[in-house]
Amino acid sequence: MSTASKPTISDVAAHAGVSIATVSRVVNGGEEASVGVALETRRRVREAINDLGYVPSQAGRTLRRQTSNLVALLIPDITNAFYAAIAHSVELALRDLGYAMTLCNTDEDPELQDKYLQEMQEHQVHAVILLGAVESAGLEKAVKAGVRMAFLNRRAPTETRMPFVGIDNRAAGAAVARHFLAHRYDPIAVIHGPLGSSASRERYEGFEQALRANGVELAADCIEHGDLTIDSGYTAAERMLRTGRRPAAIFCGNDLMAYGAYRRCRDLQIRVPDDIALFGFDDNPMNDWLADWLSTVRVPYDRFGSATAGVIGRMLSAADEGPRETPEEILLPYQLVIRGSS
Amino acid sequence: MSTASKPTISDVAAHAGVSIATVSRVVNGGEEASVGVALETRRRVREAINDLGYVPSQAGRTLRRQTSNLVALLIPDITNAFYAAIAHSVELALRDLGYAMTLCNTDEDPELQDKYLQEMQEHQVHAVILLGAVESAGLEKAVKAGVRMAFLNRRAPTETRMPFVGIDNRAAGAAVARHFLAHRYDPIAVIHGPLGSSASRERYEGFEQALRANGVELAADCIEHGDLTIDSGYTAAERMLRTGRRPAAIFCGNDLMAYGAYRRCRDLQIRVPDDIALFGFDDNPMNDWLADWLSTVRVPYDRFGSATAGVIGRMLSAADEGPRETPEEILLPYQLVIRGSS
DNA sequence: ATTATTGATGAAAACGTTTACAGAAAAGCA
DNA sequence: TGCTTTTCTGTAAACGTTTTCATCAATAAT
Repeated sequence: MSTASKPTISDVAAHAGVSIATVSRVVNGGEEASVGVALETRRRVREAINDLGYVPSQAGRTLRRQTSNLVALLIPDITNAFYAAIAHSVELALRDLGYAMTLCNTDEDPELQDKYLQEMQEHQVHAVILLGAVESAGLEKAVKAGVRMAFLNRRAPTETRMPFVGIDNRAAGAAVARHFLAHRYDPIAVIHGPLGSSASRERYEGFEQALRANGVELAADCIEHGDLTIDSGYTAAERMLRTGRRPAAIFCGNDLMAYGAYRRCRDLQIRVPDDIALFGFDDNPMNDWLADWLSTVRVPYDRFGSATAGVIGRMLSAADEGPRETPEEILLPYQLVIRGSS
Repeated sequence: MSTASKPTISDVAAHAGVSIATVSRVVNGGEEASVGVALETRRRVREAINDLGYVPSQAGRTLRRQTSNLVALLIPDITNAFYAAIAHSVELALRDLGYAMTLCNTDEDPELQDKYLQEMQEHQVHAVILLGAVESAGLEKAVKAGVRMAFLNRRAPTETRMPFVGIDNRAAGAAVARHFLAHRYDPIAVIHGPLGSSASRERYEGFEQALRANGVELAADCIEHGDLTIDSGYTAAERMLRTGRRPAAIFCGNDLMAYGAYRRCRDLQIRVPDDIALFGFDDNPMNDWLADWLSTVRVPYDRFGSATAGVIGRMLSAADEGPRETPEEILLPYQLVIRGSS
């Protein structure tokens, strides 16, 4: 049984008594669109396709078309629900555009990012979307090779003229600072992310500058940093709380680090948010259910998809109209979410 | 600048003064393996590849080889950290085997699952891994078409002779029941997942039967069900807690539904775990940080990767040795994690 | 010195599509 | 009727690989 190997377009053509060109036209013509193939012929071809269980080969198609229907999404940490939510949103939007998404986890590792970048080039992906890109040699190479790219959440770490979708992190950081000042928290502390990442840096700078503008200076022992993981939030909080002075509020570079800090506080019998206020960033979708003590900056993860689809779509036409003077930038609205301030 | 279109293997061949066959051999031969190309030639080819920035085309390769280096992972809900963790583990293992993973979110939707199944067939993926498969027509079709598949966490909903990797859900459910009995919780309640999914069904049946074996019967108003989302856990708990009788312990079909139930309890000023014990399933990686009140069954998500790599690898050789009488089954160890019972 | 044996290389044939071009039939028009 | 226009279909040429087979040189064996 089933000695027959995969049927190809020629098998279908033979079975339907037409040429392969006609089959191709039927397959590629929209559902009922009149692509210029007679109704009766189309019916016959459709029948043959069904009879044989024909599945067109993307390899053949890609080879001929010189571009695939794949779009790559590089993501730093798939287990971070915030990133996962963005990935989900992007997948939906791409699907509407007729693309299939392949998702690659870079673990914030430049080497791995480069490996994936190369691999996706090999697959002639239609575009590479970098959610939280990290600086790497391969980035420049890909730009030179003409790979379409888009940067989400974090700006391109190097000069690329590629579009960006995200929020105004600097302004958001400043907004958090103003919130802290309004509540007269003192002392104020911060656990920031890696300053090499534009998002983390801008958040921190916006926060710090807004404080300074209001005459508040961050004490040296009130500045810690982590690498955006829960663990690093825990250890950063550990270092910070080891000293005598206990901060009244900590601004964490993302929600995950705030989770870690939270855990450390509980271990020390410090109540959140009564004894200490924690502020995160991203608004992980979990928060409403599990972290009603965490105030945070809500980044509208479900709006990344359509925004990204937009820039990807525009990159096609952009090629004709010559290079833009400045890369496209879509800034999504953010929002302060204040929780637990009963 | 950069008028040159992508260099192909022939460009490299010309540049290095060899034939394309030789280039292919160099590209495919391992790093230092002696594939039968002279050292000096190899050096020249490598140089040419570098000079030109040559990137081999997977389309060409796939077309010729009749199989790609892609493995598809179908996942029901990427924002569920437990599934995400498994996906991560699988990606790592596949990478070691030299495959690239493409991740597709099925949203538990049979239609979408079928769409992806078809699409992945078009890409001639090396295998399709179904994490939490749902019953659908396309599944049978894919089996007939000779697609290699593996089922993770949930058993194949229909007869496919394809391998399974997961835990003994029935035994785990029974273990939870015994735990409840030991604590003399009364009354005992359950919020189970969709009984169409083998995992949910087996968990529930194991639980229920173990209770019955010990002379405990679940009351009708102590049985609710959800669809494994947080929301459904919330509403299920709402229905259950509306009645006068408050259960002493609820066994939830997965951690997410337990989160929802938790939220409902808090809304009603019911303390967890003091007033009511919640038991989940999966042990979402978040739990240690954010849910120290949740006891659960730990499924070793980080062991799915290598186990899956194993079955995938074995499917290659399996073809030769004729069909197995019974599909391979790998049962991973599970573990009861008891939290908050200070 | 001749013959086997080994090792490196090249020529050429697939693999399954899409699409430009051309030809044929049908339809419109005078 | 003859002419032009439209609509449909087929032929054939890429697209970039891998791999079999043959060739040829160099080395080993007699």
